[in-house]
Formats: sequence, structure tokens, C-alpha cells
Amino acid sequence: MCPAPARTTDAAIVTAARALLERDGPAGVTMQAVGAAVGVRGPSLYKRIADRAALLRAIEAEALAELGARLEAVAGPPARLAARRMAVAYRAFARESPKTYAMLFSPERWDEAGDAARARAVAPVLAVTAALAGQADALAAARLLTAFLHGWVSMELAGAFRLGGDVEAAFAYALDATIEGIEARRAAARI
Amino acid sequence: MCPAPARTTDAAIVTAARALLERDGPAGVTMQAVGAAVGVRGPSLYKRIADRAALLRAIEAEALAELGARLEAVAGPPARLAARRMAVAYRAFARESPKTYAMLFSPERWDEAGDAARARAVAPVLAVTAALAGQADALAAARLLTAFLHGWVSMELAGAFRLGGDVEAAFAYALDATIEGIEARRAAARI
DNA sequence: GTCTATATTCAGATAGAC
DNA sequence: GTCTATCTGAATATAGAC
Repeated sequence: MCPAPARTTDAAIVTAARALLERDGPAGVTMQAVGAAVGVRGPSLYKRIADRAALLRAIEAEALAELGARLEAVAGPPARLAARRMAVAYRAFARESPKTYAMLFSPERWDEAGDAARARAVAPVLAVTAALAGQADALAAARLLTAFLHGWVSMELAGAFRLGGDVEAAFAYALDATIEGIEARRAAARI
Repeated sequence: MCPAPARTTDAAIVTAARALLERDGPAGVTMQAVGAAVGVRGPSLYKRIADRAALLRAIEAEALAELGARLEAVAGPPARLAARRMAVAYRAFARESPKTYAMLFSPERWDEAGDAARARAVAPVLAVTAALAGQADALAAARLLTAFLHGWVSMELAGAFRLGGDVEAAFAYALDATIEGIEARRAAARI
């Protein structure tokens, strides 16, 4: 019907762009490289997406949905165990998609759709910290837990743990201490 | 004596480059812009520094020395208070030099000199966590504390706390919970 | 030590044919 | 929808005069 039938799809473009991001970093996600990966020329992509920024936003949306689903998948009581499982799932996601993960925290392209996607992704964490810390401290506790996890995986991905020692054991220690600290503050508040 | 006396200094170049980094981000640190900021042309800088990467390494070294000095300045017992003061100092440094701070965790240019500078910068933190957590867990506790702080300030600088609430109060809560968690694990280990 | 001039490379994005 | 050809711009770094 068309003189030039579609040779690719929007989904394939996003998938290929994310693969390029992981392989070559953000600078490797050029329109030409993405086009080549899906079998078209670079300029042809502009018939489907507005510009490079829109492509990167699409990668972010896909990644946030994936992260949220992984966290949701390990939800459920008891809260203490759920917190541990979510921490493990979060760390696993970051290790499997390090460059994509890093992009989630670069604010250049944030918009309202991104805000909504972020809120959905962290909802399971908020549910867990509400149970761990009490409703009054749920948000603060969620911020502690995500800050710790984000800091930890960022440092791991940057190769910042360079003083030796057992990093796996340290992660277990740090996660336990964080959860215990949250629980301890709840107990203190009840007195 | 010279036909063309020096119009700038190495120190001025690093200072100007760091100011450009803070104003325009890493991409703003071009050789031409740095040259203009110190009153010479871009290519003239190559008589003083090997290349752009060396310039960025020099910024990192300066920043790490500054951060280490700030942490050292608030050291001293009691450990619990020192940990709090260091957290505040760390956060203040990141807020005053956000782009420079972010660059400290981008591993592209790390070398042995950078490792040594990093080790010096975190030495005060290790001293504090040794007192807080005991010698056996000092490194793991330092990793917890730095991961939490790095994660927290990274999220703040990225504008990632977008669910409302009192971020200052949440920081106080999170810092207290982290310190208490470290202390609680020490008590648990002693039993 | 600084200059001008330039080699080199490569990116995003558009125009218009098919 | 895809193509080729091109515009536009900017960056790092070098060469060689002064």
C-alpha cells in the first residue's frame, strides 16, 4: 500500500537505543548509530521521533517501568524481608543496566511524564517503609532507603569501592544497619 | 627576559576551569572557554597542560583535597557528633560545588594519583566509623555512611526529591537512623 | 608563551526526491 | 517512510611564526 513500507518500529528503535547506551554510553547513542542498528539511515528516524532528547526520554520511561515492575514483584509482608528483597532487586537492575540506570538520575530531560513514571516506580518502596517506619515517617524512611541504595550502586558502578574488603559482606551489613536504624527510630518515637 | 611573558598561571587555569564547570557543566569546559577565562587563546593552554583530560584531573585533585580538609576540620570525639558534623560538611561541599562533586564519581579518568587523593579524603570518615562501629566493621560502616551521603546529595542535586514533604527533616531523620543502625549492629555483635 | 590558521572529526538536524 | 546530500556548528589538537 505504501511506496516505502516501514522497516522498523518505534519499540525496536527504543530497544536498539538502549542497547547502544549500555554498550557505548550516552555519547554512543547517535541518531546514525541507532538507525544503523534498526536497519535504516539516521535521518529517517526523524520521521518517527522529534529529536534525540525524545529518544532518551523514551529509554527512561521504559527503564522506569521495568524497575517499578521488579520492585512490585517482590513486595508483600513481612516488611523487613520485602525491604531486603527490594534492595536486592534494585541493585540487580542497576548492575544489569548500569548506563541506563545512571541516566535515570540525570535531570536534564525531566518532564511531567517522567515524574509520574518515577512516582509509580517508587510506590512499592513507600509501601514497605510505611510498614517499617510507620505512616508518619514513611516518606523520610523511603528517602533514606533509596538514597542508600542509589549511593551504593552508584559507587559500585563507578568502581568507587577501592579499599579492599568484602563488598558483598559490606552490602549485607549496610542494608541490615539501615533497616535496623529505621525500626529503631520507630521504637523511639513510640516511647 | 622572555619575549612573551606568562599571562596566566597553572593555578588560575584550574580555578577558571572549575568555575566554568560549575557554570556550564562538563561540556562547558572547552579549551577555548578556559583560555578566554584566563586571558589567553585556547591553543596556548597546550603549552602548560597535556590535554583536556589532564585539566579535568587537576580539578578533581583540587576538589578532593578541599573535601578531605573539610572533613578533617570537623573530626574529633565524640564519634557520634563527628559523624553528624562530617555529614553536614559533606553535604555542604556538594551543594556549593555540585558539578565538581558529580565529576568526582565519574570514573573515566581515574588513575593512581586520584586513588591516593580519594583515600586521603575519606580517611576522616574511616576514623569516625572505627569508633562508631568497632574496628572490625569500620570499613563496612564507612561504606554505608558514604553511600548514604553520596546517594542523598546526588538525589538532591538531581532534584529527585519530588514528592513533597520536609527534605531537611528527612535528612535529619535519615542521618540519625543510619548512625543508630551502625551503633545497633555494634551492640548486636558484642552479645 | 602566545598567537593565527588550520587539520580533523563528528554531531544534530533539514530539504527534497522517490 | 526512507533515501541522499547538505547545512551548520563545534570540538580537540597541531604547526609554525613571533
